[in-house]
Amino acid sequence: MTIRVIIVDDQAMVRAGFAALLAAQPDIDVVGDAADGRQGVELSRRAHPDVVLMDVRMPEMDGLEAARRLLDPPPGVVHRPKVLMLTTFDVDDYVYEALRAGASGFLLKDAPPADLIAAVRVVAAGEALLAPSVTRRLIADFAARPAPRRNRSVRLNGLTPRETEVLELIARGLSNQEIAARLVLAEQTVKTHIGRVLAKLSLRDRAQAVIFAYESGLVTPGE
Amino acid sequence: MTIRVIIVDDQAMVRAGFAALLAAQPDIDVVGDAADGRQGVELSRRAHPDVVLMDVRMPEMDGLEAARRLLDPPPGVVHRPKVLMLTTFDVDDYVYEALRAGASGFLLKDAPPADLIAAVRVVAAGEALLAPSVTRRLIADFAARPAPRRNRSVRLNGLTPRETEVLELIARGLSNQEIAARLVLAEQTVKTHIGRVLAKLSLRDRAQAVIFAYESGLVTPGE
DNA sequence: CCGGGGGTCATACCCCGGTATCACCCCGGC
DNA sequence: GCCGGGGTGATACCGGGGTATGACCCCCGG
Repeated sequence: MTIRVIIVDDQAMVRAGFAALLAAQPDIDVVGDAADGRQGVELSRRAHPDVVLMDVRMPEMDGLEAARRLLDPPPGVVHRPKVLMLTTFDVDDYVYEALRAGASGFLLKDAPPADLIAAVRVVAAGEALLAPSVTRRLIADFAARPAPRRNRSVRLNGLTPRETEVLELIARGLSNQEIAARLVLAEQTVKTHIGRVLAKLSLRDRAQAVIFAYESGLVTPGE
Repeated sequence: MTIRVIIVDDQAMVRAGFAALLAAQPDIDVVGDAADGRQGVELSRRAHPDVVLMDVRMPEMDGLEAARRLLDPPPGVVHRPKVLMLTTFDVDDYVYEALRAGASGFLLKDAPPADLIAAVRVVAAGEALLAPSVTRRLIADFAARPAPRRNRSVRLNGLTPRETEVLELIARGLSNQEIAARLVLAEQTVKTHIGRVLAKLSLRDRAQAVIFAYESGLVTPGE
């Protein structure tokens, strides 16, 4: 089964070069190319490639926006290609945006041709691949990050399921009445639960409870 | 300038195989090998290699602990090699620990020999490299993460400096009295500020204010 | 010069939130 | 059977938090 690829780059030379390189592989078909993001997205919709090679900087619509549209398609569009981002030289902040958008890889154009070919195969297989410098940055960034909140703060274990539930609703900003309604309880019962939560966690009021919920990872910013 | 490498793995066959493979490269010298983590660390201290190939699972001291010791050496030890982790097959949670410890790469042993050699060179050059499946997971993990909240939520701009200051103290869990004391104000003034904050942000009470502070990135979990 | 926004504070009021105490039910384990 | 923990709830109290209104000061820009 051959890998269907399209190339999106504003430089004709680059398109021609990559196309020649990839088309020479028995397992790779270049099924089209486009000169900017908008055309790229459109082409992808028609040609339904397995992999889209996407330059970052382009006129009309840049590679990031195009990638986002391909990877988070509007309702009705079922096709969802893998996206391999390419950049000419500098490893800038685009990387993060691209990865967040769901790109499967990020390569520098000055990488050896063999790497590009290998990358296409890797990406088509559902795996991911990054340029070494990008990998380094990503790892550094990852390591710097606090540690993925395996926290579930020890103290949180002291709470009963119900109490945890109430705590979470507090952390969502609900009033006692609202919590009572949500859980089908008397307001007083909610108060009782809250009282116990505050006592167990040595908190003064619901505001501190909200803080605790965030700090412990019970709830997380941005959903 | 040749790359000095040591190999740490409990299987003699693996050590021999990798050593032969790498030693055949003109730019790579295998300057030693060890059968467990403890010996590996000791050897590294003596042989000061550029790159340490480290198996994850080993008796005595596993690769993760050994990597941590190499990458975060006790005072007095200046040498700090790059560490390239290897695992036999499964991509388990060790990956994250290894990366957090500061490893420069993570490869599967079933990777093509050429990849291993390339990886050693990449790592020696100060870059990083991961097995595609690891890369995929890392990206997925990265993308899942809230997004570095450079938000400073637009609405937050509507707040005056003083109001923002008060909001932050609320988000730290202080009471009105405490805030007044901290800012050398009358409690009533604090109330006034809070009232305006709540109004401007359409919040009901300080609990919701805390939520807003976290969601907007004004304050962040884990300091 | 004057208007207005930011910052400060007082008085007054109300109610939600938090505390205390007690009580009932259900269930699982000793 | 009894005990204890989890869950539920009522009554009662009070104090902090939030609201409303009005006032004064400072400073800056039109």
